[in-house]
Parts: sequence; structure tokens; C-alpha cells
Amino acid sequence: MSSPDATKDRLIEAAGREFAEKGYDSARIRTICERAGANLAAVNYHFGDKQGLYRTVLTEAYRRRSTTVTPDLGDLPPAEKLRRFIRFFVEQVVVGEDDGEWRLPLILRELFDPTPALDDVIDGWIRPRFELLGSILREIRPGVDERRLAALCFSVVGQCIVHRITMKVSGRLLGPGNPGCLDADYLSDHVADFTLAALGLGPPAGMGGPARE
Amino acid sequence: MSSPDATKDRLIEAAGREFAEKGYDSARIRTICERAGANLAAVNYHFGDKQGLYRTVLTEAYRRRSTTVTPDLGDLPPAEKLRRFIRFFVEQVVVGEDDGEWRLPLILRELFDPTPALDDVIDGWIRPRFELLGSILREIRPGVDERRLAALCFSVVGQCIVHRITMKVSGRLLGPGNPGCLDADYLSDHVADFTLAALGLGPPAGMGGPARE
DNA sequence: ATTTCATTAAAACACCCGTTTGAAACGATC
DNA sequence: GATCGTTTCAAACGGGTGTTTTAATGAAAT
Repeated sequence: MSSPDATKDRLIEAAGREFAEKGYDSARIRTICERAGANLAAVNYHFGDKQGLYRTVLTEAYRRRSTTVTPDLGDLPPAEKLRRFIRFFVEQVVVGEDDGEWRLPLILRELFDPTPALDDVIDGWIRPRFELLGSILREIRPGVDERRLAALCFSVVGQCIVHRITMKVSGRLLGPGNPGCLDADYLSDHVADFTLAALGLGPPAGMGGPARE
Repeated sequence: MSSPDATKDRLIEAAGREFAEKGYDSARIRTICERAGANLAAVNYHFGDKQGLYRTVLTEAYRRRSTTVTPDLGDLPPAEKLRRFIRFFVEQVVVGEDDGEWRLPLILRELFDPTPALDDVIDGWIRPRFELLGSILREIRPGVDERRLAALCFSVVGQCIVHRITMKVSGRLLGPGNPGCLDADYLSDHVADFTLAALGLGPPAGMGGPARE
């Protein structure tokens, strides 16, 4: 066929970035082709139309990273499993699009403005992680009912993704020179400490020094 | 002048809904005028252009509701203040756009895709509430540093807004017939219980029955 | 009644975007 | 080297969108 950086691959990469930054409607095929160094007609040739490109980008997004879909949680104690899950999730959330990490931002956009490709995203990306988190929390709270379990999962997920959503404004909101708040290490530790404290598996959050020795 | 439901007011109301549903780029002036029962040229006559309409909508959004910008927190104990803040916030988050409550969804969109009107939103809407939440948390944790205080605020806010973001997919994610998870009462109680537990002001979250007697 | 002004109405304009077209360039196979 | 299928290219098309224009409407002031 062709070289590993074929037009098709470069288009997917460029489209991933563009879609993640602007959203489906606001993304421009001309911009994508420009970024990919491809001709305008390349998108329609390789993917049929804009929607076809988007679907491909979305499925490729979680197909390529499927090896790292979950952190390797062996037989660790549940609290440590939860801590590692949170760290893994925060790391994927906090990075910017410019780092080539457009996959999770793209999925967040799909939640906010669903497209016909939503079902694929839910089944292929969201549900596996949501159920992994649910299984960890069920280890911690064996007898909890489904509704409460879902609420607990959302409490964890919400604490993580809020930093993606407020990322662009947190600097202006907290005053200049406070970007350190978005440090992945600090955030994942905080969310884990907060959550474990809420579950009674750690000291109350925000006391004095670091909650972890 | 004109009647209280002048074209200008109806345009603001219709535009608020449209912008909240579709976002700035995807919102259509033609649709807005149609919803408002106004002529196409009305937008440009009254607001100059689309951006002018958007800015007006955004500032009107939090100007009209300024009376209810904060729940009335008297001299309640800090934990109860926090609980009421959360309830107030969740109620604004969870309602749908169709209920005429397009204000908060619109502001969430502004966070996700900032426009030139972002600064107004931060100063006029976000910062007051963020600092109110911060002052409540500072009562609970007097000695906490700014960075940790911000992280705590985000933990609270994140738990609330995640339900707006996942609103459209939670039904499909959790299986059919589970819309009850998005009930405002249940959610605000859960977030409050979870947060107070994390702060050491309540029993661990998700144990047996309701944490509140 | 006439003028004046603010508002509304219908139509058109200019631009942008996704898509299509038809031909050119390329590489492999015989 | 000729042929064929694949890929790239420049240009154009049709539809939709924000915006402008020009005239009509209607109510108050003269």
C-alpha cells in the first residue's frame, strides 16, 4: 500500500485534534486537510464524508489506546485500586490537546453534544471504564444498590473531568500564576484522598499536610 | 416603547435557549427569530450582530437571576451552609433547557468553548459563586492553603456539573429505566453526604440506608 | 392631515462550507 | 514501455448562513 504516515493516518490524526478543539460542527474540513498536508478532496475520498471521518476518528481513538484502556490492577487492596484508577483517569483528562492527547477531550465533547456516533463511544469506551470503576467501588461497598453505586461513580468521575472543563478558565478564575493547581500529580492525589476519605478509607481531606505519608 | 414582551425580550429568551442547546457556532439566527416570532432582520437591528446578541444574552442571563445568585445562608453551621449551597447548585444544574433554565447550561458551554464574552461570565457569574463556596469551605478548614482550597471547591463543583454533562447519556449508560438517578433531591443529598464525609463532618458515604436521618 | 421616528417585513447579497467532478500523477504488473 | 487501479489535485457547484438593503407599517408629535 503506502508508507506508515499515509494520508489516511495523517488525516485521522489532524481530524482528531481539530474535532477535539472545535467540536464536530465547528471543525473545518479545510483546516483538517491543511494540517494533514492533504488535498481538500482527500477526506471525501478516504472516508466518504465528514461524518465518516468523524466516526473513524472516534473508533480509532479508543481502538489504538485499547492496550492501556485500564491500569493493571492486580490483587491490590480496593483502596489502592481506586487510587490507581483515579491517577490513570486524571492523567488522561488533564493533558492538553496540543500534547497529541485529543482522545479523551473528544469523548467529553461527544457527551456534551451527542452525535449519531454516541452509541459506539458509550459501548466501546465509556462503559468499560465506568464498569471497572463500579466494580472497584462495589468491592469497597459490597451491599450498595445500583443507584447509589452510579452516584458514587459519578462523584469520582466528576471530580476528574471538572478540571478538563474549567481548564481554560481556571487561570483567570484563581488569579494569574496559579496553573500549578492543574498539575496531574497533585490533582490525582487530591481526588483520591478526597474520595477515600468520603468512603471512610482515609483521613479527612484538606486537613494539614499531605494526607499520604 | 412597547409591551413587556417586546421583540427584544423575546429574542433574548429564544436565543438563550438556542445557544444553550446548540452552542454559539451551531446556533442559527433564523431559528432564534422563528422561535421568537420575529423577523430575520430583527437580530441585527436590535443587537447589531450575532455576537452582540450573544453577549446580551449572557449578561442578561445572570443579571436577571442576580436576586437568587446565592441561597440565603444566615448563621447556619458551616456544614449546613455547604449542604444548602450544593442543593442550590444541583437544582440549577440538573434542570433541562426545556424548563426555560438555559442560564447555567449556557455558562457551562462558555467554559467548554470560551468566546470573547468569557471574561464577563467569569467576573459576573462564576467568581461570586466560586468565592462563596470557598468561604464556606474555609470556615470548615480554616488553615487550608489556597491551592488545596481551590481543589476542594473543584471537587464539589465537579460532582454537580458531571450530571449535566452526562445527562444525555446516563440513561443509555446505566441501562433503560434508570432516569431516577438524575433526580435533583437524590443527587444533592448524595453530593452533600459524599462531600461532608470527605471533610470528616459526616458518616462515610454509601453505607446502608440514607446517611441523613 | 402631515410629518417624523422607531420598528417590522421581504428579498437579496456575499461569503463560507461540505461535497463533487474530471483530469493528472503515481506505482505496480505484465 | 503500455495498461490499469489507486491516489492526488485544482477547480467548481449547491446549499446554507450572517448580514445588508430598501421599502412598508404604525403610532405619536406637529
